[in-house]
Amino acid sequence: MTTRVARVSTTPRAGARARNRRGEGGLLRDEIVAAAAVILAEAGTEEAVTLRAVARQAGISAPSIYSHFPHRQAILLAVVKDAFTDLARHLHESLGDRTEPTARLLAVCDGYLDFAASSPHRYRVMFGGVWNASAAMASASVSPDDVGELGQDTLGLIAACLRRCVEAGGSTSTDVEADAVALWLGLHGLAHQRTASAAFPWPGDIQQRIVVPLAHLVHERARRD
Amino acid sequence: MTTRVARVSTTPRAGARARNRRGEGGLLRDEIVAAAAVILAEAGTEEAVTLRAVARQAGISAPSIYSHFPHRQAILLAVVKDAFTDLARHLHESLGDRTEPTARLLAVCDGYLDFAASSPHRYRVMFGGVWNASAAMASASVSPDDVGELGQDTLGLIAACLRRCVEAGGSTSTDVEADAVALWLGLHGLAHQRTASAAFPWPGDIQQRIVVPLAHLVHERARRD
DNA sequence: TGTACATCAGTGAACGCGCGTTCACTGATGTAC
DNA sequence: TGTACATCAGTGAACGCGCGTTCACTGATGTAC
Repeated sequence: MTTRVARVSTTPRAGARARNRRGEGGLLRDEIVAAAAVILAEAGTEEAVTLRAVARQAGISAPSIYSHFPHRQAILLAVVKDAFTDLARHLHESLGDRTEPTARLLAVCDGYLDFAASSPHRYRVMFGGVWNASAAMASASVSPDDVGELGQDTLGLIAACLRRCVEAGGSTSTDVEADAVALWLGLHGLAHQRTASAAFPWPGDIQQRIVVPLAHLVHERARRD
Repeated sequence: MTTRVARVSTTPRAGARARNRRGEGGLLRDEIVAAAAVILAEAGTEEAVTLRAVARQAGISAPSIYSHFPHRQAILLAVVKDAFTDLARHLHESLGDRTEPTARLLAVCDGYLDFAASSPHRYRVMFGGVWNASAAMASASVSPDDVGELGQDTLGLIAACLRRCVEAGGSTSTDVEADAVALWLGLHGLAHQRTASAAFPWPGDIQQRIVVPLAHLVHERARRD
């Protein structure tokens, strides 16, 4: 008996996809990344995102991918980049039209944990070292540096929210930049570990127990507008 | 051109290993786990720990592994279990003969981060969801539950240290169990993310910035005996 | 003390598989004249 | 307006590879008599 998955047809599903029009070949790129994201979400491991599996999911032949990505790793890197963009957007949406500084900070933290919980496999890959592993290889489409920058966006947003708290007297932090890093790491620890062991009996207030001290919030029972 | 690694001889290195004596076949089990740990440390990814690679590293033939492990995943699970045991030992050693409660807590935190930094790849795999992925499969040698329990040991040690701090007035925590979880998650966030981006400009005092608030320590500049 | 034999610790060859990648190609579509 | 042609968006078949796993085996070693 083998652990391998049962053989699946290697050809695209019949009629799954109509060829793009001339000049619109680039559209396939997005479909490839989307297909990779689907596989990642369903299978849950980076290994499952093989070039051939992506092609099957996208309804194209495997070699077609090479028009858009130089190698397999580049697809994963693109997925991660997309994910960071999604995260930034999600965090901004989480803010809504809130204006009260502490409520804004808490909303961003909520949004962060929410993002990780709603697509746990993707979250793991974002911080799984993909861009480290492929740091040596030059990728035409997405460079590892791009990803690093995108992570900075999130950190910057947390720092900005924290700064407003300090200015409004909602936080006693004396070094916003450094405390933002600490807060982010706390959020990351919770988000990451929760994706691994959902069954663990997490204290019900674990989120506040991490956010409030790390952000040096003054009012533990902050208003949420 | 292929990304595959250059072909390596599939047979063990000549004379690399003498057969165990009768009745001592079990010794090979430990050698297999040790070989897997070496590959993990050197290659840095879980995928690199293939059954055949482990056999090569251990100087044995691939089928020999089946006398000791029912399948590939079981080897990885054994590596993770070993790693948790190592972690627990390392933390106890970090305590040394310290008696001052705050110093003990800080020493355990130091030890934790130290452990992760000294074998980053192994640390990643410990919390990488191996035992989730294989939760469904029954393994004769190591069950996923065993691993979960081992993680509890570490958490328990942190909680015990924190409790002594509270009793001695070194911490203002009012819920030691929950705050121990929060502290551990903070440590995990830092440890995990540091293994991924060593290049990131971490604030120099990031460790204290996480530990002190999460443990609700009273004296930020605690004595270290 | 000698010897037949069971047991144990492995080995070597083979299997079918899915993988990443290359190559020569095809057929639709827009464009120049 | 019609047609030859270049370009583009892909395809299909093939490659060599390392993988996990199975199977029948081998040779050393301890044990019973």
